Amino acid sequence: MLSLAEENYLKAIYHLHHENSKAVSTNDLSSILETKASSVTDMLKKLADKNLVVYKKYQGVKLSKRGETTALKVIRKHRLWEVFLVEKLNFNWDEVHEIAEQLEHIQSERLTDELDRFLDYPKRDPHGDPIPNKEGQFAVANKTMLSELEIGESGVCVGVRDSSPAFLNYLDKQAIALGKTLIVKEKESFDQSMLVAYDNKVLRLSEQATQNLYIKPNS
Amino acid sequence: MLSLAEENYLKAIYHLHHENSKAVSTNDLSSILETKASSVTDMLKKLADKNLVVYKKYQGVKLSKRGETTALKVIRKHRLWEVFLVEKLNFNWDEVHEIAEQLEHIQSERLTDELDRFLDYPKRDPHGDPIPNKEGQFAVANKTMLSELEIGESGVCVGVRDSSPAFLNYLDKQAIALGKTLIVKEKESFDQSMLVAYDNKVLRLSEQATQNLYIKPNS
DNA sequence: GAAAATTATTAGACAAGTCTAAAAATTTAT
DNA sequence: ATAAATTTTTAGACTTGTCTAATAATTTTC
Repeated sequence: MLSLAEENYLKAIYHLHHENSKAVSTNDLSSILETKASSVTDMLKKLADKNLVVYKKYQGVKLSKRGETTALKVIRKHRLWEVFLVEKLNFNWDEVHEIAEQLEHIQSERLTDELDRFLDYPKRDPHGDPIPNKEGQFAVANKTMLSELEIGESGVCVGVRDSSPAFLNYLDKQAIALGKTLIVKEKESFDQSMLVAYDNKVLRLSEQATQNLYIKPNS
Repeated sequence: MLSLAEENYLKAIYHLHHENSKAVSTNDLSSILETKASSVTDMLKKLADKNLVVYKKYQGVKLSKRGETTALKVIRKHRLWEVFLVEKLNFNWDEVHEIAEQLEHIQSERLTDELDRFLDYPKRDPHGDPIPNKEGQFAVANKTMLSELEIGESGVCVGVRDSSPAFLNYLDKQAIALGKTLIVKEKESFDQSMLVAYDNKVLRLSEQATQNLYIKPNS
């Protein structure tokens, strides 16, 4: 059985690997996990001994098959609990991360599966991220960043890349939520900002914003 | 913020204190917590430094006001999660303890209170134990052990003293559940066993059993 | 392609929570 | 009321996960 720290390392390696799909560096891990690089090295050795990661000194690290399975189980739990918190306990999507960080470490396969059933087998968490099933499988969505759309193109909001409370709160204030259809009206080459129409509004979104909103393009 | 170990010590002290209402001994704690007596002494010093317990060497320990409040918060969470597991996630009353032992340490007052609301402010957990409210208050039930009833007396099953899976399972097999009315038909002075009627059955219960079933007597 | 800058690892230390073994205090028994 | 038994505490050590400081490897720059 893995410790809380071990699970967090596996999860962080998984996320970093799926962002830039190459071996994960010690420094990147240390900054995500808010520890010193030396602590990361220590832990990577331990995880390598347990065959959860493939690690070669100075070469970065990636998950083994076993490590990936484990990471996906933790991610599954995290996202299921987020759904629970939003759907059943009145939490807003910007309030659930911290609590899910704790709940994701509860050990009981039965609990996870019953929760999944209770929530009616949700496919995505409140931020639009896919929820792996019991076998670790999940559907990869057809999506692009809003910043990739051209003028005149439209699509449905399906997720966020940055799920910090700050960004989610900003979206709430603009009444941008998952499921909304956006149409690109203008793109400003000076600062890459965009004029976007939705509901009955037109709004300017900064590059910062457009690069953190996932859109399922309309064909 | 308290560590998991600290919370578990406070909870154990609380339970032991309310069983025999005198200062709790190092050995009793060590056997409940499955640690060595020396570890208990170490921890009691730490808890005393934090003003969570009143501890004098060789004299046993009891909770301070602050320690009791903290213990009650943990117990509140434990029992609310047990209700959740049974009412919403299809768990049986003999399957919830271990998982609740993990869930009780999740830190978020908002979570606890939303869970309480979601469950519609339950007053008792699946074993009949009272659930403290936000302020740590709970109703003490009017109850006796089944073994205390005389022949001809009856009452409603309202709780268990031993909530081990073994005992709960045994009760399930006999179809004894909370809410059932029992009538004492005979008491055997040889072994203190009892003949008890309920539903349309008559059943012999050992002293072991009658001393672990709480009954609310019919006046 | 060597010097400089960056990144990563090693060595040694520390806090939390536990342990074993030995010593001290308390309780029980005679 | 003293000896024996039990309970509790102390002393010192170990593990996990972290840290700082120093060293080593790799990458970047000129």
